[in-house]
Amino acid sequence: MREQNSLLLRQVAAVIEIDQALLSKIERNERMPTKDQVKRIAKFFGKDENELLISFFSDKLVYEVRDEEVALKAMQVAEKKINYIIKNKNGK
Amino acid sequence: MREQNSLLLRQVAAVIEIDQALLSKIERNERMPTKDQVKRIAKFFGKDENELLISFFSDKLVYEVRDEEVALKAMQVAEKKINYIIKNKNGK
DNA sequence: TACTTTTGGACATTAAATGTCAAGTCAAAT
DNA sequence: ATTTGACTTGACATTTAATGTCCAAAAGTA
Repeated sequence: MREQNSLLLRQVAAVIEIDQALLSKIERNERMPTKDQVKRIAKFFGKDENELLISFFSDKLVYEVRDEEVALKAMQVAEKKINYIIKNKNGK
Repeated sequence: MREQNSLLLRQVAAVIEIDQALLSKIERNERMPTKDQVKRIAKFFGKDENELLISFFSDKLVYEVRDEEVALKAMQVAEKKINYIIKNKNGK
């Protein structure tokens, strides 16, 4: 997104208030951004916040079970659990 | 599982090599065990290791996105990513 | 009551992630 | 060839979060 807008690391980093070295690493997936940083990035580029957050959190989830044999099954079970939680969120 | 076998915290904790206060908390979901502890627990009770690991990791995944609006969508996207990773694991 | 088991909470320890800085690489420009 | 600007790399510092420990309080039981 930054390159598409012909912006410099320095420029984006300044506005988003991230060290430019860190931003560089985030761009190349060497570091994970924080949730707040993701929000600021979304805002800065006029992107939908939720869209980026989904991308962000899904990356974190994948990272959590990277190189685990049971990764996929765990993910499927987790999804069911989330569904269950959402279902019972209201009525106590 | 411990109570079904009429065992005391002390007894299980000793074999598994966990502080019994910690084990108590793990039982009541106040603390997360480590992966190794899960393995030892499975072994101790003669349970299938993968089964417990799946339960363990799915809990961790859920925990990661607890009280996030986008939790479910993130989980679904994560699952797709895992599928993609598994698919391309061999070739290249 | 006396004894045992379990739990609660404060604190210590460890581990992992984020943040920072300075030096390094590379390409373009002159 | 040297300088300049953009980006990257790596070591290190800082922060954050989770795990582990200890001991006292609570709850249960004879």
